[in-house]
Amino acid sequence: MARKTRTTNTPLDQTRIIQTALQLLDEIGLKELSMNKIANKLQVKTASLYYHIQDKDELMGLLADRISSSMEWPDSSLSWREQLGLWGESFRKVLLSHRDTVDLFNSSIASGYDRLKQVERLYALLSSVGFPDQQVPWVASILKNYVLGFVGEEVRLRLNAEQGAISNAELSERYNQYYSQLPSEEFPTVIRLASYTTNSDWAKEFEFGLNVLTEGLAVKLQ
Amino acid sequence: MARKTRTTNTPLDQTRIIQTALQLLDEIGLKELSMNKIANKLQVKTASLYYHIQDKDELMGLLADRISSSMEWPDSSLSWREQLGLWGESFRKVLLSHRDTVDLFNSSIASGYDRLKQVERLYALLSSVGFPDQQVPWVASILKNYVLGFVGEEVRLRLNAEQGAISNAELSERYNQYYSQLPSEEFPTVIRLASYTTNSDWAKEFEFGLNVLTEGLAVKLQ
DNA sequence: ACCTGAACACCGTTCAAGT
DNA sequence: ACCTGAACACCGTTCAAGT
Repeated sequence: MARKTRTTNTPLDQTRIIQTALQLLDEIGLKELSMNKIANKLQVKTASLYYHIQDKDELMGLLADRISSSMEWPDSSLSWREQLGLWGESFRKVLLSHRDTVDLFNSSIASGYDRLKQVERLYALLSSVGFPDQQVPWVASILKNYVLGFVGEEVRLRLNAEQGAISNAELSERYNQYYSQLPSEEFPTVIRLASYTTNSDWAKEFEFGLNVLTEGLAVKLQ
Repeated sequence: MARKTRTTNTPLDQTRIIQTALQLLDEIGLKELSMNKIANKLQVKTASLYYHIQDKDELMGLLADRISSSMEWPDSSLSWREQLGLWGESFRKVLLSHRDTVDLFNSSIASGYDRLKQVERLYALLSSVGFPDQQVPWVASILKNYVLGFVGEEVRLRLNAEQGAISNAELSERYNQYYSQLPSEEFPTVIRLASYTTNSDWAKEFEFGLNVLTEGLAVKLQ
């Protein structure tokens, strides 16, 4: 048997597990990310992970926390509209910095220190702007969900676009799937707008939506 | 061996599989829903399912489609604000009618006939209201994501509430988890608003958010 | 204190074979 | 045409045992 050339093993710990898991996440995606594969990459038996971590759920939470720790925050001297705009861009950027982050954020419930810190900052911002206490969590939730939802869809559609178009051609196939011979008059608007659903300027669309929210919030603030 | 009392097996087909899967979903939740368990409930071997269905992903898509088929649509004679309000309530109601629907909708990409039909109707509504073609898919996406995000959080928090409170007591534990001795001054706003993050009137909060969106959209329509 | 061997109870999917 | 037996390549998790 060949002796394994193993450069003196650094001892395992949470940080190293998280690091490796994050790297692997970007290589293979969330669906393929398994405890076995993480252990393998660390040149360690799977069971070893469980000495440093409770279970996969906890690890996912730590991953999400680690990712959200790199959020950048807008200068509080700016206007609240500008701050919200920059916050949104920053959050979106963080979510796009790794693969499948939206699913990761949605799956892990327990928020660690870093995610709580994000909440704290957003709450503080909204509170200082003048939203009544009861509405602050509501508004924060709206904003967070907007970004998560948007980026989730952005990533999905970008992937589809790479794999070669969901547009008109495939669209007409899709409803024949269920009802053998559907009149195309069933989906006039979808068909008419098909060209707009595919490629687009994501940054611009993101800004549009965030602006809708901001305008709506401004009304509430009056 | 006891003879199994099996009331003359109805032949398997997609509809029956979907029906059973949906039932099982409500009993055990999406995470526990497996091909094996579905087959079991149908008194059939797991492999049999694959004669009627391509894979689990397809089944999840069919499930989501089936669920969204029970959407009710507002009368088109109403004002657009009223229509959007009713649409939102209807969508939320549909999502709350089964367990883990938000995860289900987020996981299944391919939309079948019924989900496409929902898109068509929403597009048509927005288009008739006066949104320019390019913005119609954007606005539809914002609205859809709002409802999905809201209900997702609603379900998560309701579950936490049942299992006994995430409030102040446990909160202070949570950041000690990462930094051994955190001054509670790190999260003043979160702590101050803790009572508002827990229990609340969900319907009212939902309406609030939808109203923010509507107001923002009204600005865009001018 | 830290890691492993071995086992447990599962997954989703395929495919030749039976009826 | 419809279903199954048997196998494949995986999962996450536990726990007594080794060092």
